Amino acid sequence: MRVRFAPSPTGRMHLGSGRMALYNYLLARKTGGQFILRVEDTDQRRYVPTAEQELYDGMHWLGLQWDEGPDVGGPYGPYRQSERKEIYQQHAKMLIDSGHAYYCFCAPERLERVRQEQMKRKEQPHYDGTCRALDPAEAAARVAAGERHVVRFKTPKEGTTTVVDEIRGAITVQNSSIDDQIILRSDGLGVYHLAAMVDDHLMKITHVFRGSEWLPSFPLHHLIIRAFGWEPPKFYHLSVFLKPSGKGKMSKREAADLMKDGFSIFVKDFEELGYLPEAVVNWIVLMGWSYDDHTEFFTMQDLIEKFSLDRFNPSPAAINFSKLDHFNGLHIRSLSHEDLARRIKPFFLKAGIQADDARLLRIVPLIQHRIGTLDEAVDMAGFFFRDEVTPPVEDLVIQGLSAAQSAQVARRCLEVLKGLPEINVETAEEPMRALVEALGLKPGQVFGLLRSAVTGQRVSPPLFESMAVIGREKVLERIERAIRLLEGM
RNA sequence: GCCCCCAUCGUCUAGCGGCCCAGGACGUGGCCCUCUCAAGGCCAAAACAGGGGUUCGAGUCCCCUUGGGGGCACCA
Repeated sequence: MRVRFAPSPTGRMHLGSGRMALYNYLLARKTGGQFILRVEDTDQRRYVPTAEQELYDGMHWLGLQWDEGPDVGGPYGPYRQSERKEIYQQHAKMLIDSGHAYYCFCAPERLERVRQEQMKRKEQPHYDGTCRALDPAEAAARVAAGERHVVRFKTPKEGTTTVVDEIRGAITVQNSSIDDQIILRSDGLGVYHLAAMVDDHLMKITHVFRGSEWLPSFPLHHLIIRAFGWEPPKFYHLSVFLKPSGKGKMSKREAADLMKDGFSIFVKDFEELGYLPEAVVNWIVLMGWSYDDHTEFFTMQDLIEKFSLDRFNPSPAAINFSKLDHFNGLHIRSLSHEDLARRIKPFFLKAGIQADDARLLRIVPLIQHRIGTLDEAVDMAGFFFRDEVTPPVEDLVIQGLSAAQSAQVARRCLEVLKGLPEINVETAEEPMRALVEALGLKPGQVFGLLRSAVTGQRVSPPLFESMAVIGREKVLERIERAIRLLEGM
């Protein structure tokens, strides 16, 4: 089994591309086949220089390795369409010689005019067939004389064509509705209709995954393949992703708004937003594919084992970011402490916090169940690495008590803690709870004060576990400071 | 305008004629746990777009309507 992911480097790599690449990858790995990366860069005007690198980065980040491609080579190269110009020209010539295609000398301006008139008459715009009737020998002579030309595919004008999409079943269209499309441009480069069909055949592709936007031209592609006398690969047209509301595709403006909320539709953005590639993979694989009626958590290994071709859903899927958050939490919690420590470290560094590995490893168990994205680790646990913390004074005042009274409570706590040779859950929790009771207060009141004093935050990992990591000296120091703050009120 | 595709809870989906007064998940609400916040556990509300057929029987098959998506380039 040979599959291919064939993006055109015309912009940023979005989630839909990621899913497409993922399905190809899974199928190849599951069956022991090859996964080919082919760059469809035949349109030089739309080419974006940075796009190809972003593509590589995005796929690497998702964990998708390809077996053949522009950068790694392979037996069926070149894998960049701009380097296969001669191949398309040869194949266009083959179709002309067999009577399946013809030279066309029509000026684009005239064609545009014809299109306008057809639309005015409420017809489907199509080529009017001027050059289709040309004598082949005469046309060849004009080409030889250097006249500017393109090559068009000659579609049958009668009858019907039936193609099979493996997800949807048979689709039959009237041949009269299939236009004589240009398959070779005047600059000699093949257009998609020719180039992709030729490459898929030459590269021995057995299963094609592509977007459902290709469905309307699917019959044309079938005709082209048959004109060469080839057996077509199996086609799977994947539905598009809709915006979260479910109404329409994501626009540029909406994509920008998304970024403000900590989301994106571009694969490369998810890393710095604090998402795990495992979570993104788990999330997108389930948009249009399912395993059964209840299993949703998958690692890449699971997917390689369980991926199948008969469980695609043909309807468009709206992107659901809260589900991504859910999967991210699930995968964060399934990571080993070492692994999680390694992954959150860059976020501390980016926040200007030099997080040492030993301490990082100690705090990971305290935050693993409390963060939804990796960047949240900094907010949750940054205080562990700071020399001192400055809680807002009002956070130190116990609800229902005055500042002075709160300071008194803090003093009593300090006394108890000072009497301990070490502060951790085993040594401190019991005496502190006893103190709380003796004071006639609730645990939440006293522990809240201490939490603010020691961590500088209202929300933190559990108090005594946190104190243990911070260390006795620093804990006492921070409580003393809190008392001074309260007394200064 | 014409052509093609799609249609189950708000969202992702299971369902391939009787197992379905429709199952799972996210989200939402409630309860439990609890030093904060989470995580976890339990419970709840929430859908077969509408109308015709076919059939003993339809969410499942067919047709129409409606809604949504895509396409109609010397772009992919």
